[in-house]
Amino acid sequence: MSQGEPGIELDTSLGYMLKAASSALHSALEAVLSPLGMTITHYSCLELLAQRPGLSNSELARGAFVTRQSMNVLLQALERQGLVIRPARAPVGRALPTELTALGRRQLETASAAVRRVEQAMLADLDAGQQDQMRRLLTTCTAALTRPPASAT
Amino acid sequence: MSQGEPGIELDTSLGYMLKAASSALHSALEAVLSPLGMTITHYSCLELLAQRPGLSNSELARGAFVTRQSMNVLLQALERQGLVIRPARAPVGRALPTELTALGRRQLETASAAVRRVEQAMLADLDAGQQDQMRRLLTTCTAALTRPPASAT
DNA sequence: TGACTCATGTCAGAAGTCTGACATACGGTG
DNA sequence: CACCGTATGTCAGACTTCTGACATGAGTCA
Repeated sequence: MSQGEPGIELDTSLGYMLKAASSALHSALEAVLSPLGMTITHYSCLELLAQRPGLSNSELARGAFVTRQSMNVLLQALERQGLVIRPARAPVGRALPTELTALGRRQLETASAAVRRVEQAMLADLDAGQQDQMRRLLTTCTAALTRPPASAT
Repeated sequence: MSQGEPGIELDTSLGYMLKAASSALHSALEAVLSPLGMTITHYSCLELLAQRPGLSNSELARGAFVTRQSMNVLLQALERQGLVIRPARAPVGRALPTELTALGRRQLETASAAVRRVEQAMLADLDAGQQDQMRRLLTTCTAALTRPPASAT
């Protein structure tokens, strides 16, 4: 492999390592949530609503990193199951503020505990300082990627 | 929100921030790859083959973080398009060693340059030391998540 | 040798998410 | 006021990936 310039060194590529970590987290979450009959997006939606009651479909979608169309499908299912409620008419604009029901809150409790355990397992080998460092690094990367591509002028 | 213990503080949850960063990377990659007519998994497969020629379907799947069934679907398409080749019969066992064709290598070149630019943009605000720190942190997290759940004995 | 275990390749069906499209509601500007 | 751009909710169809299942080949061990 002493070629001129391989596209990206997989073993040291931070993009690849970020994907690897995220994938591992995804699998671990799926492993604990699927026995509860929930998907990760399903859980994310409930958790978002618990912390920020009244979020709209579009806001939930952004918070769970899916399109608003996908979130809409999910919300309709959650509504049918009685886990969330939305007003029939928008109080202002078109946004429908969503709320957790008691049943939704109860289902979230179990899931949230499981997710917390996964996160703690992930961070088991990092002290508080390292965790803080990681927060800063991830924030910086996310910001850099979100930032407009810097036109070539 | 002065409840006892909300499931997870979204703004400081490393799990959530990891997902956010990964999602931002995913979007940025999609933005540069889709004009080239490639998906991220499509690119990942080609990149893996460039660096590790002869990988089997299952090995590619693990490297691209998808199931071997998904990778199989993709490989058949790539084979039809003449980007990769696989022997008709396995030289040993069942594993079919896959190779990049000249066409595949050429397509990869363009994509790889674009991906490299995205990764550099992501890391624009981090010096070498911080990037190294980030590698260590991500590796530690991935290892902790992959590690067996530590039975409760 | 025969039985068992494990990894692999592949097919089929199901589930989740995405893109495209349309209608509605708010805000700014002529 | 009328127009336009933006944001939202929603429906429909397509795509990607997943889970489930089966058969093949290699290695281990009695």
